[in-house]
Amino acid sequence: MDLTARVEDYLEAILEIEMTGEIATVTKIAANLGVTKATVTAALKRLKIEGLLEHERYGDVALTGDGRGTALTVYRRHEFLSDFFVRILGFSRERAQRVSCVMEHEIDEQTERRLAAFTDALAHAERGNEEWFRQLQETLDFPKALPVPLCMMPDGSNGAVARLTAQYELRRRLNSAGFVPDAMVSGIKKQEGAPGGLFTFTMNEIHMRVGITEASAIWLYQPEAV
Amino acid sequence: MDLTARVEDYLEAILEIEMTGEIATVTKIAANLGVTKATVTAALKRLKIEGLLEHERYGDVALTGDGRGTALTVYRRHEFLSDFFVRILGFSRERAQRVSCVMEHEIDEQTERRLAAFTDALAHAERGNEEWFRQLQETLDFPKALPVPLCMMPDGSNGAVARLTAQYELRRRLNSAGFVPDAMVSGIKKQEGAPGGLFTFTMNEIHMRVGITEASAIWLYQPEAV
DNA sequence: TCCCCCAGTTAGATGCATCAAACATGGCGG
DNA sequence: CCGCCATGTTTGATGCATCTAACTGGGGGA
Repeated sequence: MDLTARVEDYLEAILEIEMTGEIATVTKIAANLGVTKATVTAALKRLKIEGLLEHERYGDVALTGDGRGTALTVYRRHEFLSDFFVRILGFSRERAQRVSCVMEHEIDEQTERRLAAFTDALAHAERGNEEWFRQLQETLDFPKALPVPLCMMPDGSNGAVARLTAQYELRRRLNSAGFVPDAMVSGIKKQEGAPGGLFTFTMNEIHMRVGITEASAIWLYQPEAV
Repeated sequence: MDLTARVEDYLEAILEIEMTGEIATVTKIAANLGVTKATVTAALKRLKIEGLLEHERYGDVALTGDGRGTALTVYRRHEFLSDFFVRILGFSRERAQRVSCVMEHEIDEQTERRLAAFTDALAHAERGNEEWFRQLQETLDFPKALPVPLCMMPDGSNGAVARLTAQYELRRRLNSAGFVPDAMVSGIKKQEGAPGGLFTFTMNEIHMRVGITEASAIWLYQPEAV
């Protein structure tokens, strides 16, 4: 089972056609995926070799058991991801579609289960916290600016801590050093002296110096341009 | 600005090398991306034509302003997505890496901002709800089974409602019809009669009949095999 | 009945991304 | 000052996915 992403897309498209009760044809598949009929014919040849569908020259297309199983898995992941992106993260339908289309081929069963557990937990939390969820949705309508890693801030600049892309020890260390959301960092300067450089700045009136590891995990919002 | 995903990967890899304070070379890029040096040379040619980097035969590689800007955007999305998947959704590092690598090329600025707003909101909610978050993490360690859409359940089978992949009117309609998590559905049967078929079953001792639209939005857990 | 048109196929080509293998450069050690 | 070898490049090939253009098959309307 080592199919290309594209092959999985064809399976999924065929399953979706079959689910409407119709019989899959080259033309429908082509329309579904936005490619020419010639391309579909070529793809069907590959799929047939893999034993995922039945197809004779000028004949109909039908998934085999194997093909149907694989198609369902891909379809399930697609639907689920798309639902997650739209309902939980507030993506546009179109974007959710695009993202799901590529992600559906990259997640495994374990990952899908985790995602399911997460949404279920959120749905559960929603009951009794409607107010918080309403606020969350509002937040999603006025999204934040985009941060830059400390190591890429211009010399002498200031910023507010946006987030830390770090885990475990490093995260704890940075947190207890005062790198929490909205903390102000000022007078950032890069010096030579270590591989990747040393970054000096002031936070909470304390002069600090960190290496590239820390400086690339600390993301700052640049001050508003006035 | 209509780069292939792969081209963006090369930019990102070069930026990561530059961030360590080193100068990007063909060998380092190749190692970073797991391809041969020949492949890198070919890619650099394309990138140079696009004006994203400077590179003379046998010379060093250096991003241009444009290239650096694009690279930072891709890098930021990658780091952020990866962090989101690991910290919020509990993915393995490896998986998060894989997923971020494909997703980073598909999200736009608006989407990235929403994601940022969501994590910030969650982080905010975490203070004062440590217990709930601890439970969430626990849930993620024992993930659920995987559901199947009602329209694909075997004839005569039973199941428990897992989730609805629907929004707005349809979602509300299904909810008020009793399709909420854990509701039991039994004696599912497919009949001809409409495009896509009609699906009959019993829920809460009431006999129901739905079309393909509803039946593909209702996902059921199949009963445990004993 | 027959032939027209639509559905499907084939042929031939392109572009991207990749590889292995052969070749070119040039800086450093001796 | 010269040659070695790591670094980088070229060449020629493969595989996937795609296209256009030309071709083929076959069922339904005139």
